[in-house]
Amino acid sequence: MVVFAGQGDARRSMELLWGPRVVAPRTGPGPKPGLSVEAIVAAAIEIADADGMAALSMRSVGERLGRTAMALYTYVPGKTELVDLMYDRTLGELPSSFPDSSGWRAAALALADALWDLHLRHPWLLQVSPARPVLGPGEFHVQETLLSVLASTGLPLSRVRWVVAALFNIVRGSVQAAAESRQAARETGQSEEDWWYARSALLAELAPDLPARFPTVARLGEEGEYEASGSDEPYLEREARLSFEAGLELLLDGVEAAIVKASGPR
Amino acid sequence: MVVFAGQGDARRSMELLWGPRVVAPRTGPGPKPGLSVEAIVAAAIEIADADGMAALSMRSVGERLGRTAMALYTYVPGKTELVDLMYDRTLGELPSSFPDSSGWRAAALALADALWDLHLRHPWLLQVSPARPVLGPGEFHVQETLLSVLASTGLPLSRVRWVVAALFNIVRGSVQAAAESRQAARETGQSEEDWWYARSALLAELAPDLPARFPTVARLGEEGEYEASGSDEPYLEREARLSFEAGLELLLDGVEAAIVKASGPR
DNA sequence: CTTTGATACTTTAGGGCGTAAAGTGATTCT
DNA sequence: AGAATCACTTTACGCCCTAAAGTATCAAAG
Repeated sequence: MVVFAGQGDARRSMELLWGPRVVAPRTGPGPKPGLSVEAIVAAAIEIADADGMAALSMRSVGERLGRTAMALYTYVPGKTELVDLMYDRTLGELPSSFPDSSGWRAAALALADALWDLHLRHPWLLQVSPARPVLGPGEFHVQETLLSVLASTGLPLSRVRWVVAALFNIVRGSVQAAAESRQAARETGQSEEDWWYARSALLAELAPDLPARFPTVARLGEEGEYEASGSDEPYLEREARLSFEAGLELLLDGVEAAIVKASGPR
Repeated sequence: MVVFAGQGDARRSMELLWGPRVVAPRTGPGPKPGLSVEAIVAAAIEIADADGMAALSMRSVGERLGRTAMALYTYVPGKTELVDLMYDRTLGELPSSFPDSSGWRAAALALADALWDLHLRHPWLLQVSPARPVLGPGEFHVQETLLSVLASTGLPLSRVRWVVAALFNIVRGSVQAAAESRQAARETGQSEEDWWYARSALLAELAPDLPARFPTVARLGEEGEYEASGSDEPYLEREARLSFEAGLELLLDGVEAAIVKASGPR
């Protein structure tokens, strides 16, 4: 049986996304509400931040607020909508001011950095894959910030939009590796180094022909980047950060080339 | 209670990933196995391809093979490992030959295109977020292919690695939009255009101050890119493809700049 | 001052899920 | 013939989301 998302549902969730966040206390009969949509969303975000998306259930959110799971349904149509709200509210946290007084490149780097931070603070953002855009104020806020910062490159907006998409993808992709490594360490209790060590041993044992089958990968491994990090930071996390910085530089070099090409032949 | 992933579990899943795919028929007492790991993985992939990751359960896989859910546990330790196998086997489908006779750029584009196709054929790949790399032959195969194709830029491998990561992220990010839009259309039965139309109306009603709050986004919307596509292809999907191509060009321009910079001051 | 009706919240229940534990029956070796 | 082995099923438990019905609290109406 196919379930059609009724238009009423769509309206309800858009109202939740765009409606006033502080609702005037009800007048009329019946008990006063003890919760609010915002309180529920905040509790849900706390749970996801602390224990990951897997720990987020209607029960766990209700419990944190001293209610049953079903109490939440007074405020929110269902879990899907709750997650949409979490997602959009969190995106709204992105700072909006990235002055380009030091040039567009510095501003873009600062913005990318803020995006990175946001995702590391709320790693579950990456596990939320809204099948279609949520179209909430937070999502618009992020798009607006990205577009306006990169508009200062002077490129036409129709091209800036692709720069924005690429930058966003590079940030999300690289921060995902960092976030997931961190989460895995917390969930399994096994440090990343221990895991890596155990796996390498297994790999060498079960796939001894690895260097022959994957020569380039092997060559990369041999170049001994692994032990190079003397810091406490886990390997995969450092790796992810480096990938973020390097990927960004490449992309911005590409943007620079586009600017030159556009203004060059005057 | 914290569950430590025992080393035995790790060994078992690595054996499944790297072991022989056609097992010799057992000798000794007891009934002959009617299934195989590969048959189970193939069935699971078919389900995920057709109905998405949400439809994948031990029960559904068992049913497709004419067994109960529990029968699968004879072959596979659990659902996690099954998904890891699905993921790695599917990555192994990526073609490995991308001749650079027309230059590294053409090869890189062809490779990116193959990656795009692979992900569109198996959109659930993007929902599988292995908390840590699976380290199976398929994953190595993809890395090897990416690295060797981009090694033909002449850049040192330590830099090629970052190009690979960025390219991978751009492909995955943009194909995700396309895949999810497609899946949403199939699941809800609502075409993307209908959805978009309904949402725009709601948005205009519930957030009339949108152009003032998000001027750059609004400006982009006004430029009327929306109606431009006269084709049958849904808007979001076309958009995703354009984002893929444009992002790739930007990145490769950046790579070109890096090559020039490296070889320029001779 | 009581009745009515709206409404926040709880209880119960039903159908999913992954998987542990125990049971069944076919097969092969002793 | 008996024992051992092993593919597979049955049953059961605890989690999930949420529909439906019940309960308690309040404001306004009579």
